[in-house]
Amino acid sequence: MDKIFSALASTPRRRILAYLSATSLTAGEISDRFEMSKPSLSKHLSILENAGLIMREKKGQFVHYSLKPDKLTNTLHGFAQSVCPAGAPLVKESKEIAKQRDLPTSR
Amino acid sequence: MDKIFSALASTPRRRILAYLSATSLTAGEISDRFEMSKPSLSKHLSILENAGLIMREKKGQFVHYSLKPDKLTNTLHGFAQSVCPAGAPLVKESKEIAKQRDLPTSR
DNA sequence: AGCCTATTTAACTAATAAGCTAAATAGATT
DNA sequence: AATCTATTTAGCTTATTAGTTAAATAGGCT
Repeated sequence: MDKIFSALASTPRRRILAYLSATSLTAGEISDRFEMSKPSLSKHLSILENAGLIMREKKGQFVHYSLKPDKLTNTLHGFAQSVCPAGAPLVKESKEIAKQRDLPTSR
Repeated sequence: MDKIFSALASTPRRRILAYLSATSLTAGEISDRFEMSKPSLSKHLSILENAGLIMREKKGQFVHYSLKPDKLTNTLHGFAQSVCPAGAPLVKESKEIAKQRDLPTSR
């Protein structure tokens, strides 16, 4: 979860995802669309891959990158649901009442 | 956008949002639920507030924090839509074809 | 083999982020 | 006024991140 949101917390990486949402591209084609050096782009790509948001497929000397679309939508939608469950009323709660609930703590 | 995803790229901050999804809480009540020092928690809260995900309301000596629920769901859903538009087919695309499209570059 | 293109890894620098303790601010209480 | 509680700000340390250039790896071409 941390890996996914960290991966998304970067404008160039979100732009990469946007490019890949239209089509799959090679590392070089992606790099062509940015000012950054190729090694920097490569690092961004590996962060996205490590987060499970994209996949790589080597074909000859080229590496083709493409989106793993379900991963992204499932994660975001699932998280939004878990934090803002539809119809959950927002109620004030005192410290005492909170103690009766079994929200996890880090202790 | 960067601010929102950066704010979400942190387990303690996502946990804070989860607590606040059930109810609004004071800074101290939130702090009680973590091992961290109060200053650290305070910083997390200000990052979340700065991202527009939560709001603070001072009442006497206490500061009450609560979720801005629309902000989170709208952002995540909107982003998921933009990157994975429903029904968009994933097609291979060569460099030449890509140039005809007007995807923005950083140049 | 030798070279050219595509991509990644290594090594480094500079900026950012997370945590801490100690001190400052602000409101409530005696 | 003095003090207590709640919360944030300041200043510091350490770890992580984004970018760089230079070198390594791997595949294709002559």
